[in-house]
Amino acid sequence: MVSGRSLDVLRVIVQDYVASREPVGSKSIVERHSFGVSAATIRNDMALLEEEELIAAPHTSSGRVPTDKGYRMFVDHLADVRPLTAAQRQAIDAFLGASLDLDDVLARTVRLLSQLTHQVALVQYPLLSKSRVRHIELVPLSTTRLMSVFITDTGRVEQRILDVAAELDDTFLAEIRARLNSVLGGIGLAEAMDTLDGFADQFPAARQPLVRTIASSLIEQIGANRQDKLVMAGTANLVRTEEDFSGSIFPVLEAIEEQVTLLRLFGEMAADQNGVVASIGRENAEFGLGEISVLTSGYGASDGSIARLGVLGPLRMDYSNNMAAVRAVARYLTKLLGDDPSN
Amino acid sequence: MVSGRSLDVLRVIVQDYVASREPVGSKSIVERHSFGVSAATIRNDMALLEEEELIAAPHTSSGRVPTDKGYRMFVDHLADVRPLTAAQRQAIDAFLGASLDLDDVLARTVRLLSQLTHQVALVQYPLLSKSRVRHIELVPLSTTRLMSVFITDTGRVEQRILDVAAELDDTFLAEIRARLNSVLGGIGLAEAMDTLDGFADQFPAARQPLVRTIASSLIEQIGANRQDKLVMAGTANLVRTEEDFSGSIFPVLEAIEEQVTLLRLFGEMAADQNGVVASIGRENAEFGLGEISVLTSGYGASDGSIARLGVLGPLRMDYSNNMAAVRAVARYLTKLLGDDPSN
DNA sequence: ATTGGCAGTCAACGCAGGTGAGTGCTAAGC
DNA sequence: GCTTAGCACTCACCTGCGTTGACTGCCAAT
Repeated sequence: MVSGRSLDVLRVIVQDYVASREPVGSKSIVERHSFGVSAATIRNDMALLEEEELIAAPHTSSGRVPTDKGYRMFVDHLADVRPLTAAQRQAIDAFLGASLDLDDVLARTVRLLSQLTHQVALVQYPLLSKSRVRHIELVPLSTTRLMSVFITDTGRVEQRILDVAAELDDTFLAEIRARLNSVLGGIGLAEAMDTLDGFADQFPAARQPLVRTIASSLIEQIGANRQDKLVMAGTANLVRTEEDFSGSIFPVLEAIEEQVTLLRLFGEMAADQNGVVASIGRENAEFGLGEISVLTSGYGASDGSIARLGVLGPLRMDYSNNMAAVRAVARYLTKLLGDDPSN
Repeated sequence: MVSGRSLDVLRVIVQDYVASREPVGSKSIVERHSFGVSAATIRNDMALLEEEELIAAPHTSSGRVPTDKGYRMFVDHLADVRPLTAAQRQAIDAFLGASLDLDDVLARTVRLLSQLTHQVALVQYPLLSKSRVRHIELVPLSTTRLMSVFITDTGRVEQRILDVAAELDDTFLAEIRARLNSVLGGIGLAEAMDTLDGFADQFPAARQPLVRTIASSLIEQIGANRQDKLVMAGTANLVRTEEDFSGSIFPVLEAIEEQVTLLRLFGEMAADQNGVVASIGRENAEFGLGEISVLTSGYGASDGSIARLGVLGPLRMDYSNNMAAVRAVARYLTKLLGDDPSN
C-alpha cells in the first residue's frame, strides 16, 4: 500500500499542480518542499502512486498530474479544510445586510460564494417537498379576478392570478381564506394538495363551483412550483479556467443553463453526511459532466436538509479553500434562515 | 460615393463572411454570386469600399472583412429583415402555453429568443418607473409580523416581510389597506412614494406609529425594487462564438453577469425608433463592450415603452435573422401582456 | 467603365534539428 | 530494505526555413 510519505507526495503534487497548472516532476518537489530525501526517492514514491492510479503522466517523460482518484484521495484524507482568511470572513460580514426577501438573500449568497471560490456557484431554492404551508392569501383584484399568494415556512412566496366565473363576495372570500389557512396551515405540500382536492365539499352546494375553481388553481400552483429552482453566479469563471478542460466547455455551460441536470446531480449528492460533499470528475460521468468537480453542502437546518448549495469547477481547483467556503456559506445561510424562520 | 453595385458587393461580403467566418476575396464573390462582371471589377469596387472604411483587410493579400461601419451600413440599408421561417413561427407558437406569472413569461421569452437567434438573449423587467400601483395587500403572518405585497400594472409582484412593534388589529389593518389602495391605486411609483411619506398623518395620533412603520417599509420596498432587473439566457452561445472575439470573452461575460452595464446600455438605446435598434461594435465602446453587437426592441405597449428586450453577440452575427426574431418576439410579448393587462 | 494579365505580399503549413525537463533502471551505500 | 547517485532514453516544445496558395494592386488594352 501507499506509505505515509507517498501520501505526502501526493498532497504536494495536488497542491503544486493546482497552483501552477504544470505537471510536477520529482525534482521540483524536492526543491519546493523539504522532504529531506532525494529526487530519486520521490520518484520511487511516485511510481507507487502511479501504480495505484492516483497520478498519471500526460505523456512519457513529463511530470505527473493527479487523476480523478488522486483528487478523491486528496479530498478525503489529505486536504486541510483551513478556516477562511480574514479577508474572506470580512466579505461574508459585509454581505450581512440581511434582506427580508428570500430571492434577494439567495441572489446575494450565490454571488458571495462565487466570489469566495472564483468558481461557478449554485444555490438551490428550498425544496418545496420539504416545505410546509405557512399562509395562503386571496387578494381580490377586480370583480372576477383574484390573486392567490402562497407562502411556505422556508420563505418561498408564489403568486398567481386567476379568473373566476362568479362575482366575488368579500365576506365569503374571507371565509374561504380563513378555512384554507386553518386546514392547510403547517402541513406538508403533498398533503396540502390532497386536502385541497376535497376542500370544496364542506361548503354549501351553491358555493362549491367558486371554491372548486380556487382550490384547483391552488393545486396547480403548488404543483407547478414543484419543480426545483436553482440560482447561479460566476459562469464567467468557467471561461477563465477554460484551459483546464480537454475539450470545449460548451456542453458544461449548456448543462448549467439547463439546470435540470444539475438538480439531478444535487439530488444524488444529498444522501451523504452533513458536511461538504464532493463529486469529482468521472463520478459525474452519468450526467455528461465527467470533467468537472462539484462541492456541495446542505443548508437550512441542523441536518442540512432544506436544500443544497455549492460550487462547480474544473477538476483542478483549490479544494481546501473551496470546501471551506462552501461550508462557511452554508452555515451562514442556515443561521440567517434559522434566526428568522419566516424568510 | 459608393455606387449601387458597390453596395451590393458590401452586402454579399457581409453575408458570406457571416456564413463562413473567412475573409472574402474578389474571386469567391464572382464564383458564388452572379454579378455578371469579372473579379477585377469587383476588386475596383472593393477598393472603393475600403476607402470608405466599410471593409478592411486583416492582413495584406487576404480577403476583406466588414468593419463596424460596414456592418452599420448593412444593418441600416442592406439587410432584408426577412420574416421568420415556418420552424421559427412554430417555436413561438409552441411556446404559447401562456402562464399567469410574469417571472415565468419572461423566463420563457428569454429562452425562446436565445434559441431563435443562437445568441445571448436579454429581457428587461417592466420598468418600475413606468409602472403604476395596481394593488397593495397587507397580510398578517403573526401578531407582530406582516407581509406587504405590492403589485404593479405591469405585472410585477414584490413581497416583503416586516415586524411591527404593536399588536396587529385586523379591522384596523383592513382600514389601512383600504385607504392605501384608494390613495395609491393607479398612480405612478414616484408619486406613490411621495404620497406614502405623509400617509400616516391622516390617522389618529395613537395609531400613527404603526402606520408610519408600514408606510416607511413600503417606501423602502418600492425604492429597493427601483433598480431594474434583467433576465438572460444562452450565455453558452457566447462561448460557441468565441473565435469571433479577438481577445478573451471573459470581460464580456463579466459585464453580462454584472447586469448594471447592460442596463445602462439598454437605457441608452431606448431613445430611438419603435422598431429594432442596433448598437454595433465600437458604438458600445463606452461600456467596455467594443467587440459586440446588441439588437434590442421595446416591448409592452404600442410605443414599446415598458421595457426592452434583445440579443447580444459577436459583430459577426446574422443580423437579418436576429433582427427579425427580436422584432417578432417583442411583438409577441407585447400582445401577450396586452391581452391580459394584469400580468 | 471594364477586363485580362502579371508581379508582389504574406499567413499558413510542414519539416528538420536542437533543447531540456523528467523518467526508469541499475548498482552501490547506509 | 530503504535510499541515493549516475546515466541512458524519451518526447513535447521551440525555432528556423522553404514551399504553397490565396489575394491584391496596378497597368495596359478593350
